[in-house]
Amino acid sequence: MPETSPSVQDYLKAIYHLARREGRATTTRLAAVLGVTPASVTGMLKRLMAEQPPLVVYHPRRGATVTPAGERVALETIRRHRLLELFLVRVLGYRWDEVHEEAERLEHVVSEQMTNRIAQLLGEPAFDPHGHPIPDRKLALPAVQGFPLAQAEVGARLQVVSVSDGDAAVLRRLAEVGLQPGAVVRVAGRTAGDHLLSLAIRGRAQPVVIGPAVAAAVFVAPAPEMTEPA
Amino acid sequence: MPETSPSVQDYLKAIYHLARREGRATTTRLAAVLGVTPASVTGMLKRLMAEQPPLVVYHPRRGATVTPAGERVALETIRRHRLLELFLVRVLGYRWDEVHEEAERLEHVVSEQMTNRIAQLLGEPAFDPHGHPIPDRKLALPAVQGFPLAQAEVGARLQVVSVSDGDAAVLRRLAEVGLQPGAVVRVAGRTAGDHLLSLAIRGRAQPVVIGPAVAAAVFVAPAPEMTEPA
DNA sequence: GCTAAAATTTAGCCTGCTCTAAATTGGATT
DNA sequence: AATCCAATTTAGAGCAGGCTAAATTTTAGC
Ligand SMILES: [Mn+2]
Ligand SMILES: [Mn+2]
Ligand SMILES: [Mn+2]
Ligand SMILES: [Mn+2]
Repeated sequence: MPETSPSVQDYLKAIYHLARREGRATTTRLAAVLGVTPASVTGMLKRLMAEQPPLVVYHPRRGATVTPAGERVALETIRRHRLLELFLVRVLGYRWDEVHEEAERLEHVVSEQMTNRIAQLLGEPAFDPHGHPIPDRKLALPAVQGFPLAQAEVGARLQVVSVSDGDAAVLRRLAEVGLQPGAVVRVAGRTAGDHLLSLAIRGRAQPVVIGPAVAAAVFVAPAPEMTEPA
Repeated sequence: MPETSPSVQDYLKAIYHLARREGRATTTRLAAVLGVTPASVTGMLKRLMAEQPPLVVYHPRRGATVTPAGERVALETIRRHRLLELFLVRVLGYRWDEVHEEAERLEHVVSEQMTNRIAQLLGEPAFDPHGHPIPDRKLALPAVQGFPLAQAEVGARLQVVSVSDGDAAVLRRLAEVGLQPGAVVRVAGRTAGDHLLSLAIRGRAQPVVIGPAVAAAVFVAPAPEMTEPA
């Protein structure tokens, strides 16, 4: 197992996520996600490919994917990140829009011992505050279902599976309207020109209107059958 | 306030501690404490002196001390370190010999927000698990009294103030014999050649013999008057 | 006071990771 | 098929922080 720096861990996480969502991680997409220049990405991809064992498969000009060794590093880092986020919310009283940044730094320095103690304290949780699955000690990750709310049909009854955690302002807006993982919503309507969605959210008296940026940050699945009343 | 890297923070902590204990921080002592070569120390001292504002006062060949700006960085880092150590013990169930290493990494990445939330959760504590004072939010640090147990007179009744946290094996030995901060001991005797100390520790039936490495790691002050029985 | 040892600095180098500016290339458009 | 463009790579550089080897200065012993 090669030692990995914070930079390498962040690159591998980004390659893993992009490859999963878009098939492969291209230079430009990686540069955008990581906040570096494309030239820097090219250099790093060469180094990750040259690592022993290689951490990525890189075909110049056609992007990269992680190798099994690279995936392992990515999943270990994702596990630390998501456990830390939940820990910050549950133990230190953070709001869910504050945890991502902090976890982004801590994920590179907490030991395996600390990671497992946090997991134990939290009861070996399966999901982080945003609804993302937490790899278990063996790095097994539950399959993620769900599609963007932005693509939902009008009239559909849906349950929120997870929300993107990158934009704090979006998260605050989601908390405001009650769009947390588990929330049940019906798509009441959609406007043509500006892609606004009108939603009926269970437990809320008034319908809510959200814009496309917010709608793209919410991932949903068909709502399960009516849950029994309390 | 200049941005400071983990390296710079560790250098400033070391300079602060050495200057406090030994008057000034010399190149060789710093190199030993930080685990780098003397040449590396010289280079860093030059950079710290050139910082705007300067973080150290450095007279080539006669060592360095921190400036007010450097002391501030050192104390902020020490505050984070000691709060983290106590947090790891209290919240995550670490033993006191396990926390130093973990804190040494975490101290460079926890935000001010996280630091203050930890302090609040712990009740704004004044001492870490080893008895070292924790700078408060204004970075005020209680004066430390106490001298090494190794220098105690035979017959003296003493109270443990703090213990060095650098050597995990020494800490485990101290826990074994009950030499924690607050413990009250009487120096029962001392051997001439090998500097062993025989101690009567209040609450322990049998006297204990400790070697010089352990005796040097324990800091004591004259015991207060007899405490009333429970 | 002279000299040997110890401490310290200098010189030169290296790795990791980033950048800007200048090629290059693959694919789309006409 | 020629051309253009967007994506990508290459070339060259810089900074932080470390190292080794060689010089230099201080200190200490005599
Ligand atoms: Mn996150
Ligand atoms: Mn990160
Ligand atoms: Mn410590
Ligand atoms: Mn440190």
